[in-house]
Amino acid sequence: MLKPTESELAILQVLWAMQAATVRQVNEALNQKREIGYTTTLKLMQIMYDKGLVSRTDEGRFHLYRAAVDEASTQQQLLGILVDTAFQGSAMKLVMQTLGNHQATPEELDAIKQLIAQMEQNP
Amino acid sequence: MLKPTESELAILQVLWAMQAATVRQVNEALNQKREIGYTTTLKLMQIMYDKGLVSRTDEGRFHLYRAAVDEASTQQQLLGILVDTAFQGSAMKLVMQTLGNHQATPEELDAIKQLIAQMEQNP
DNA sequence: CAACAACTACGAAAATTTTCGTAGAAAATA
DNA sequence: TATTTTCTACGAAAATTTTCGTAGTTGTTG
Repeated sequence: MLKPTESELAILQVLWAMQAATVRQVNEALNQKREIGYTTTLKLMQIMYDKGLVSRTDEGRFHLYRAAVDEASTQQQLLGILVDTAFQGSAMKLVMQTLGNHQATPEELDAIKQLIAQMEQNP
Repeated sequence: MLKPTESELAILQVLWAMQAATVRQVNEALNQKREIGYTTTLKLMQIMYDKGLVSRTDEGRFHLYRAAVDEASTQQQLLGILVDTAFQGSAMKLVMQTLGNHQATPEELDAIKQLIAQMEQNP
């Protein structure tokens, strides 16, 4: 599976959040963060379509796009790359760093504890 | 602080592991993974020097390079970006994903539990 | 001391990614 | 129906990153 570029990832995020969206909707979402021309977004989404990162249906006048790669596996892919390129292969170093540097609610900590308990059960 | 490119990150990793190194040493380390010309590495390290990502001392005939940005803060920076661009801002989602997808030794799990216990004490 | 090897500096080509202008078709509106 | 708006397609410019060749310097070696 091909690694999405930064802009492609930004578009995927919009699609993951919205299920399906037109180029205009995606462009508007991207413009919340930073100004970007309509045809720029269009072109990117066409490229992503060619690469198979998104699918689309022809709704008469316009195209309706959906993410063709799923969120969890893309996250996993990017995590793997980051672990390799910045954490010398140690996923646990990454986990420790993240826990140390971000605020977590008690609920989140509980969820993690539960996950760890599960992992200790299944070897 | 400027985000290092992928190649720059690869060089930083070598420097973090070796403390100090010449261009040749870095190039040899990079060549373990993938063939890359000597002057390519040299040029990259010169660019990194201009950007302030590495420092160097003149050892007469050659230069001795060191990382000028530290490993932990670079990791934190990259994690922050990944959390933003792929985990919709939720660091804990990232932690859960990672825990779920990577094998962890009992010792590592203990370390994490300890860290969580600490976090629960200090609010 | 002449040939060779090991460096640095640097320009510029190549590759990749991002950006947008223009053209043309189809629908909405005046 | 003429005009304007809204869309897609697409080429190509611009920006960024990666790659390497060439030149020049200074040691090393036969």
